[in-house]
Amino acid sequence: MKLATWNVNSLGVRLPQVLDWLAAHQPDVLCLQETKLTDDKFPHTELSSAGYQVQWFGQKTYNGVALISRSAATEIVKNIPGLDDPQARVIAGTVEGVRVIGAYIPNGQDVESDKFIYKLRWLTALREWLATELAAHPKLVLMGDYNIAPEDRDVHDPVLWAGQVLCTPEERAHFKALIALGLSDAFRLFEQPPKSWSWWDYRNLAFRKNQGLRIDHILVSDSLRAKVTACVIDKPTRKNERPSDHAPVLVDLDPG
DNA sequence: ATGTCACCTGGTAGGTGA
Repeated sequence: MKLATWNVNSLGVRLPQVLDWLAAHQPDVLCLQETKLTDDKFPHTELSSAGYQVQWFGQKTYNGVALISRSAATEIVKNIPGLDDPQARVIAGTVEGVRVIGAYIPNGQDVESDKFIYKLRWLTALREWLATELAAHPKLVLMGDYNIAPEDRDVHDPVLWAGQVLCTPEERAHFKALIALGLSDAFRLFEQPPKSWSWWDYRNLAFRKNQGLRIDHILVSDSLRAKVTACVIDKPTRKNERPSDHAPVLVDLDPG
């Protein structure tokens, strides 16, 4: 079973690339973030014609998530139950017995910003909900744009980024707290090339200079950990014409 | 430090968010 996550930075712009990518990689599940489409504008017909089931949850201009799967997803949940959140950031469903949660964790903008407070509160709510989800669904995958670089090795210039949003101790503590629920960062289950990033700023020729951060992650529950056979960042997709600023991340699960 | 992109409102740019 192949699962993937991709922050597409506007599905309206990136739909042709998503369709090409689905055809090329044939994932069983693809979670999208930053679709930036209201639900009435979601291109479900095109994705359905590509042979995929799709669940979506969006809003105008910002955020928006989707769960694309070969077989139908059940027990759909949109956003974190109990959290009063006007922003469309989570979509969850059960696919072939695996609980899949796609999340677009808030960026936080700046440590001095109200958006940073929102991010930290949001992460607390996510963790509390995850605890109940894990109890109900031992086979669980949490993937998406976390907007957190977990360690210095996930940052092209840790000195420049020290204490900045995406890299603060508070955010990293939240990431570790998610891990402590019984999850593993699938990417770190394997040997990986150094300087592996999932996001490169559009500005400053960052991709050309490979100045990026690893902020898109796939966390797998303890029950799935031993079944993970590979986890890679699809860097070539970031070289597309008119690319998203994020590359997809993929994980392979041994069936059975 | 700041060489971009996508979206909005309401324009023949400017603001916001990432």
